[in-house]
Amino acid sequence: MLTAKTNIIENIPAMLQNKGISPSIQRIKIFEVILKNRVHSSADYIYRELVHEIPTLSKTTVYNTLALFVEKGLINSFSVDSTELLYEHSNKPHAHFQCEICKEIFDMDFNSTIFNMKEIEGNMVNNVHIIFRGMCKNCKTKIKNK
Amino acid sequence: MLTAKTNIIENIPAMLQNKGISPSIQRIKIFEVILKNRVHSSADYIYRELVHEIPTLSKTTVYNTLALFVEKGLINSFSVDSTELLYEHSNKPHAHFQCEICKEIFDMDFNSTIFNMKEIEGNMVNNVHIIFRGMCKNCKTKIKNK
DNA sequence: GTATCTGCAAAACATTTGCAATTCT
DNA sequence: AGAATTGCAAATGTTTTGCAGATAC
Repeated sequence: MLTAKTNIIENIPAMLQNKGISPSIQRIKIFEVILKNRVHSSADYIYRELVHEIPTLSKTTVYNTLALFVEKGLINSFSVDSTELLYEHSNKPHAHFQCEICKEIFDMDFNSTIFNMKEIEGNMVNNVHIIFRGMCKNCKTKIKNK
Repeated sequence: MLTAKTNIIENIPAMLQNKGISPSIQRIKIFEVILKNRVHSSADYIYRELVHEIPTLSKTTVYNTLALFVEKGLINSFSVDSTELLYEHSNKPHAHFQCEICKEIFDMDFNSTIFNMKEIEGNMVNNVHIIFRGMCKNCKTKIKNK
């Protein structure tokens, strides 16, 4: 029996084709990495994850593919105070927490009517990104136990 | 009679000292640029604004100063899907709108209880950043009139 | 005169671009 | 063969780093 997750991953070619993207090996694998790592998939991270499996993979392809995915609306790109763009599957509205100590970025299961806003001050809203920053519970515990 | 704005700008040395930053000419001028341009002050923008007035100014100093300001909590840095970090005076909670067409970033006069959150899923929140993305009213008008 | 601050030059790092090689149909 | 895709190498742009010179107290 298939779990929900493997099920999704086995359907990657179909998911790509649904968005008008022809499913090459590289594209399938890149999207798989993004699906497995809901947050903080950087181009470099994806490259490092895959280069062993696909030794000929180039970063250019990773960048090209990510740009294509964003253009087709398959994934979103965002950045949190950094030089590095991050990518994630554009499924649900975004809420992220970034720890100012360990720099880690966590997905927050957070709902708000803000995500439903379609207009603000006369501007048309396509998507909303909420970023919380502070100290994560892990770092809080570490500091307490010092 | 002083307006509120000139009043603030004349107090820059005091504002810096309040945060434990000694007010050199470069630091005063850099902060002045940030105060005048509430949004989208990039390191490069600040440099270009000041290099005529302070011909010896170097980008290193701009970067050093911005890092110092952020460290002391005088300003916040943020980035919106771009390589370039942006800086603004950390006065009020943030809400930005970025147009996907013209790439411009606008300050939104937007209030939400989310800005008051001090905790989320056990993590300590220091600040909250909300980014709306879509099509700004200017671009909407341009497209309509085509 | 010592600590702080500034700035040049070079390095580092993410991303983009031009173009050639490869793959798919 | 022709079109799409991949990938190397070089360029670009932002930010960081090492260190020397200037400035301030």
